[in-house]
Amino acid sequence: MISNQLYSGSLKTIVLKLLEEEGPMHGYALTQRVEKITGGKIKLTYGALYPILHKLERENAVVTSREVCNNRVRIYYSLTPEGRSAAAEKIRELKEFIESLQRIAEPQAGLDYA
Amino acid sequence: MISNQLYSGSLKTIVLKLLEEEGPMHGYALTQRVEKITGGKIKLTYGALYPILHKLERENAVVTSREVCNNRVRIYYSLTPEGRSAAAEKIRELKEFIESLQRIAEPQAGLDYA
DNA sequence: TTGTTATATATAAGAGACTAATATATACAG
DNA sequence: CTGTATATATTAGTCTCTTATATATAACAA
Repeated sequence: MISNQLYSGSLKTIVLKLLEEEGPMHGYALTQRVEKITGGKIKLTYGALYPILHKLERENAVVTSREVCNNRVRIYYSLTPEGRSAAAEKIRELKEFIESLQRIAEPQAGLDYA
Repeated sequence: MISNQLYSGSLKTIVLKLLEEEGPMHGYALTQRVEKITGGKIKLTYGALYPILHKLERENAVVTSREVCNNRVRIYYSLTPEGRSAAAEKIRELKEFIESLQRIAEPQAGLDYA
């Protein structure tokens, strides 16, 4: 629904926010969660997700744990303390970003920042 | 201030919105306007801007006109009717995007989209 | 008159992130 | 026994932007 170009840069932040908000999650659940929260407007594909998760792992922002559920292996990703800091910073940035976009999208009459 | 990765995909939309909102503008003015509106949080650099403007021109979304002001040449970019349609669509998309980001950034208690 | 800042446009190499396609495998319903 | 949902993962290629660079005028200060 929303052009992927517009949201692609925010996917890493979205992943961090979900892990911070909802605790340890596995990849498939992350994609489903984004789908539900945004009503399908933002799609977190596996090709985007796994490189993000693997990079977060290399950066020590998340750790993984394998769990078997219904005979299927699930890999849960959990934030580390460093990951929690990174998430907080990214979320702060995200909120600033939203504010900036709102200023551009819905300029107030008489407020021209001149 | 905001990581460029986060906003880079929205620069084209921002350019279209400014041209739609403020009429014909030249490149330098576009960069200054973004700087002022966002308080310096989003930077529209020339390396990003000119490829965007040239692409919009190839797509017949904008036309250019050269004008001399203070002995300096300025190249003004104006939306064509096609450009106006494209701008409207991109702005609609931008608003949806903002809404989606807000849902992620500030989830309402009790509202889990399950 | 020399240096600096602001104004003004533009390109190019390279980096980085993502998309689309593909591969694999289990569970369960009809 | 076929299709759908669940579940993880990689890769080639694309696209956009960043960083660096080039050019040139105007205004102002020292």
